[in-house]
Amino acid sequence: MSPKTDCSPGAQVNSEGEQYYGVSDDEGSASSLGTGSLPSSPNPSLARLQAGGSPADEGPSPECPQKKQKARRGRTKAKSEVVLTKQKRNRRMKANDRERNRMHNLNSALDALRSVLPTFPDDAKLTKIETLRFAHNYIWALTETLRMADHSLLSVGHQELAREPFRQPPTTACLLELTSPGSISPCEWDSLYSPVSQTGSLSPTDSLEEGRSYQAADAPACLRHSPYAFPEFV
DNA sequence: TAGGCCATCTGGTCCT
DNA sequence: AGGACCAGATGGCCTA
Repeated sequence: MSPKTDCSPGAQVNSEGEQYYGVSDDEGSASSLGTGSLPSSPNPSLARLQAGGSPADEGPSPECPQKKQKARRGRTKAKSEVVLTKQKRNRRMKANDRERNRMHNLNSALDALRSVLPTFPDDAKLTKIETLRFAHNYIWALTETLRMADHSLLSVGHQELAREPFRQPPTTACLLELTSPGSISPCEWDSLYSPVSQTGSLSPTDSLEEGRSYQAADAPACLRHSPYAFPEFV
């Protein structure tokens, strides 16, 4: 989506190509590889491929017959360099593909996370950072709610029930109900959404150090025994 | 138009 | 050696 110009890092690839082109013809190849006039491709990698062209296709310039001997020697040297550069470019393209897939997977996971977070219908899609912060605060709120529920059960005298750990993980619907806006003050609920809620009253802050201060011992039993529990709760 | 968000490329580093 | 992960750079798109 973002066609690179020749000032971008992508130009380095081209310049690498220019180097081994230069074995037989330094200046001519340099001018023949300009990327400015190339049509932009919707796929940057494709655009770069087009811009880089195929070095082996062009071959040495025959414009100077007096340098045939030199050129031949250069060609043999250039051939190995062509192979090396081709391998290099191939590795780079594969790495780019892997990186693209990796980021797509990351985005998919982020979408999955968004899908389990409660949002109001008219809410715009949470940004990545908002999603992470909201999830962090939301989890904290759920945990706190369950802890309070546990505590209230104990205090009411249902020790029998409270001693029994949940056999089933808490369903999302259950947790949503427990933490519905009705059960949390509007101010606190808002802070769940707020990207700047690390300083809010509900969240223990976004700082990892302070976040980790909420240890397994503080977690409600249902989370400690849930397969969905955090690693630190297991 | 500036700023935020995002996708992609790239080179470096670490791990297997 | 090759893959995973990461951070920086870059450019496009969108919105206030």
